[in-house]
Amino acid sequence: MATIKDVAREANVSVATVSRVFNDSGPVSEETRQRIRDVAARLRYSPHGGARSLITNKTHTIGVLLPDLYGEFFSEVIRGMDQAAQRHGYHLLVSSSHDDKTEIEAALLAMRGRVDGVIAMSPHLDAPSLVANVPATLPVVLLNCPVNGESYDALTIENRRGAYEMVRHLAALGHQSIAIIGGAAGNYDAAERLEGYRAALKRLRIARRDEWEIDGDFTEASGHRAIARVLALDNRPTAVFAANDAMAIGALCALREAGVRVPEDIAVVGFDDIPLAKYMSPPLTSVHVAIADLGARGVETLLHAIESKNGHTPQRQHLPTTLVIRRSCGTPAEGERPPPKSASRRARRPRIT
Amino acid sequence: MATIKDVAREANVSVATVSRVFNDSGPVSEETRQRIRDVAARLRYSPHGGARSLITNKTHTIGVLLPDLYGEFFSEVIRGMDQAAQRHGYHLLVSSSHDDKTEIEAALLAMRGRVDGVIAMSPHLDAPSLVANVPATLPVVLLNCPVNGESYDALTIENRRGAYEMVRHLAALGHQSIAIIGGAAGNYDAAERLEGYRAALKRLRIARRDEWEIDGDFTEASGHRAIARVLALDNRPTAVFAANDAMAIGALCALREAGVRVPEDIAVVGFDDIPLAKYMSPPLTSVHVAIADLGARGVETLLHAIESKNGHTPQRQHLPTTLVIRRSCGTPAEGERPPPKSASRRARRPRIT
DNA sequence: TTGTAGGCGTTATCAG
DNA sequence: CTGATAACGCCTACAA
Repeated sequence: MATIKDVAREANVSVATVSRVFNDSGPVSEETRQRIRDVAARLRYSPHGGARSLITNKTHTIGVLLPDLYGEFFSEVIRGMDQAAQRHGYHLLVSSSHDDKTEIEAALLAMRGRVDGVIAMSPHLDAPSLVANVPATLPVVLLNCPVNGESYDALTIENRRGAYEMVRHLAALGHQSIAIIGGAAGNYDAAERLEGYRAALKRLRIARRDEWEIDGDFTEASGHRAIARVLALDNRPTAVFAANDAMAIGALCALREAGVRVPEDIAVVGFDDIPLAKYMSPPLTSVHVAIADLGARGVETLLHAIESKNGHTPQRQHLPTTLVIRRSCGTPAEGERPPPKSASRRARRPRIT
Repeated sequence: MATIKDVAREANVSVATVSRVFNDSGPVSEETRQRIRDVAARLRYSPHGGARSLITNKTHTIGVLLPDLYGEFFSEVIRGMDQAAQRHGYHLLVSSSHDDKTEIEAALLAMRGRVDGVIAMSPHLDAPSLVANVPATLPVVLLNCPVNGESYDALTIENRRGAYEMVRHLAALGHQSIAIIGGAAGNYDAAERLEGYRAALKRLRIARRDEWEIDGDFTEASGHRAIARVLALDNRPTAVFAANDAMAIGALCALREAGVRVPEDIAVVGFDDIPLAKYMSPPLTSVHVAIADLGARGVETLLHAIESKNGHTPQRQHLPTTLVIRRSCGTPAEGERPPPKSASRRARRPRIT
């Protein structure tokens, strides 16, 4: 590959001048500028990003660490991040499918010198292990991570409140026996949603039963399996709350196979409100989460931290959730039909605490 | 951040020795090795990837250029890439949502010096524009791109054959009026699937009608809209072939709302066989594509090209598709039920032409 | 077994 | 306006 030196030699100037042309830094006579551009084009020269960032100390890249995510949640969060990054001239160095802690720490180390900041999403990632593995100067934003008063920027979804309100809605519809299909063990979101469920039951004085808390792992298949367990129960619940939409969809499928009608015989609701939810049969009632927005806002927050190196006080942002009532919960949803384009995607400003 | 010099000074050795320790290159006495490790740990030193790659001329990163992809297709292809990359100690520099040519060319340039190779997926990316923008020495793999005898590695899906066989299956079931909901205009996969559809009609001597070729854009919403058009037709088709599953799902929803039964009144089939397809109501017949495999194989191919810099002869690989018959096409699918885990995901070896 | 010195491709700081 | 030259952080002969 042609380097800046080749261009300089070929154009009879110094490398400094070539550099100035490519960075619009400092004055260059129009004549030489043109000559340099020509030579560069002829030699197919383009600046070497790595070398450049070595001296500028800016990579214009942000590292993204993700767990093994499922389906549309994954694509939405990445899409949000990428678009926000692109808007600001940044790139994404992605490393996903990290399910254990050492893996993610290794990835974190490998990013040293390649990124200007990191945005990490991991239920297993606690502040102490971050502190131990991340250069103190590297800005970090935590997504959906358990944070406890540590000094990192953190974004979380209002899982607990979302679950709480969903249960309240079901109760308002008359349901007194509500089962939950939980998310992956050890998953932060899953734990919070479960807590919200339990809190609501307690508050509303609805019976809680161990056999109504069924394990899942956020996949459709696990939702499908969970229904087998539900149907085998003596005291069958009248409503099933899946901790995400994928499991709710698996559940819908299993119930249909079993000849159980939704919502007449049993209500089913989900969490996340993925784009597909409204196309289900029946359309799925869910807790809406602005997933792409979560990613975008994560990036924005990180960039803010990067730009204001000096004294940036870490923030904790909670993205609000909203109930989206469709037919699967039994509420007659008048006028509810798949809109041509998601109108409900519009972001509300998050509460910042 | 601590540099190699800091460590060297603190440990009373030269930078060369520290380097040897961190690269297992050359002999170092056990004693000093330990001392260096200790100091490095204390100083939280980790090698600066950028600087390292400047001299080794290896970034251990591969650039990924993607168009604006939808839903599960996106997440699956990235997952496949990431896992393959990780297996080989590589990272992914992702840049997505590129819908026009200049955008993608800019992204390509920006990757200069940051990646060891590029894997690009774009209907708009033709070989000439690649040649003009990519340093000749940078290995490139094209995914689902129109290639015509150029000298790049290329991977494509057997879109035409997949569509052809789907139509043949529908015909075998007795359908003589088959509509298609096409993919995004200008999209390569979409065009190929349409061709396969037309070729099959011709071959099977089934009537083709302009009003049976309805525009879509690969989104659920467009599939939903398309059905409105279908239902308004005088001569309503008995089967609808959506060019991807998302549109098929939108179509299923619209038909249900209209009170049209699937498959009794009209058959619906899709393309891609996304994980959700089997959970639809009715379970969706589709053309299975090993999406994650496409990504993984793309990475493997690229790494192969990278490793064998000298004389690597570009290959053209076609990933085969398979018909997955479920209930939405009207075939009584005995024994078909959502398996706990996708058995059909196993990859078949692609034909290499 | 260890150290010295040159260089990877750029940008930044000075002089001219 | 332009040109030397010193960094940036690291690796790698070559020498000791």
